Amino acid sequence: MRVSKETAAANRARILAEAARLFRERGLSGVGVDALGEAAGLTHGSLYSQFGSKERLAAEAVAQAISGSALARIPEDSGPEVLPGIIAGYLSARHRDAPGQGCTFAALGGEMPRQGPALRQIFTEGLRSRMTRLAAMLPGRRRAAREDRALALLASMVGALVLARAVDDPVLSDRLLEATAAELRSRLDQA
Amino acid sequence: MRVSKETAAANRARILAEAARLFRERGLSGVGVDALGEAAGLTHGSLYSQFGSKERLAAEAVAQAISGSALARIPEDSGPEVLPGIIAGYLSARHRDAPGQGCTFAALGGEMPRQGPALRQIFTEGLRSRMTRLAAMLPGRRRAAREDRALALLASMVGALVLARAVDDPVLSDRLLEATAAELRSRLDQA
DNA sequence: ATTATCTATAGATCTATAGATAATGC
DNA sequence: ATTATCTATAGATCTATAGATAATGC
Repeated sequence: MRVSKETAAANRARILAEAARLFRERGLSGVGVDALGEAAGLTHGSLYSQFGSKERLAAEAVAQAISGSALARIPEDSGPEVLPGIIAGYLSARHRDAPGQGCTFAALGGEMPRQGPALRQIFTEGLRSRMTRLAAMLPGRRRAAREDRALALLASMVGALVLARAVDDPVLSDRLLEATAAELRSRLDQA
Repeated sequence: MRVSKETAAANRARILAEAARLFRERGLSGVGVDALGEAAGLTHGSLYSQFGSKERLAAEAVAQAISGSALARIPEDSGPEVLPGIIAGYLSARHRDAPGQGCTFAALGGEMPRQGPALRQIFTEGLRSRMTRLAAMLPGRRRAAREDRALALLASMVGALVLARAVDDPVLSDRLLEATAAELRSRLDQA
């Protein structure tokens, strides 16, 4: 049965929102079209009329996950004073325990080498855009050097989050977050 | 048809070696028992008589992958002089391009939150053992502080490798490795 | 007339098991 | 007699598509 344009658009938005969450929680290969449809209150058939394939749906959902997460919502003209807060928020137990709302690079980075070109490009451009944003907040005259430090910062944060989620021992998990945060804070103080 | 004890043991070893490589290359959920059997030159049925389940096979294969990789093969009594070489090797294009022989933490960390207790424990203890080994090479009087720096070092290396493999742009990928290596070298120099 | 959604199903693939086979090892 | 391996198959699950349905929107 057909629905109104408005309802169809709302369904599409709901599918994407649920997919952005589910993919981050269970991985791209860990969520089937059935689960995606059900989460949006539809049958899987309707996903195909909206998106054509699981891969195209995933590309849009990942784009939305990247642009909607906390790192992307930092105001463009922020200065270095926001960096300690960014690091603390990223390396928090709250972020570790809510992958469905959190960083896409940490949640899906491990699966990216085996994804199609569209998805990998979205991931890559998302990461580049975060690098640029963070580089603008770092001190230093040369842009390339600031970008390099932004990449190293991103790598530290993503690695700590991935490992903190991976390990079974909550004490070690907390320690991974705290030790990395301490290390990053001391880097900031030196600069 | 039955085979000799020696052949059966060799088959088992070959299954584990192939599994340790395939899981790192394609992920735990990306390799079926069929592919695992075929890689070892057997049918998938024989995996079940050797290991009982895919999960038990995976647990042994991951244990082998962790204990057989380069980070584990560093002599126990190494001093701080080997650290620059460890960092350079880990963050090399060669390591990035050979996930099947490389770091298990980077290759499988993202899937660990969704694995069973046996597998997660093997992963966790492997990481803890690398932490201890690296901490022994770092300067400083307090052991806890050395371990914390070892965890931050591992997080940086794992995150850089995951992202370098994930992105589509070889220039950005190289830059992730090099910028992180430079950052880690400068940390070592200060200490 | 168009189209978003549903139903039913195809075809592939995945983990696992039962039973047969055939050679080992006691 | 034991057992490592193979064959065949069960039962789930996965992506995708064809065709029907029913309401929208021209």
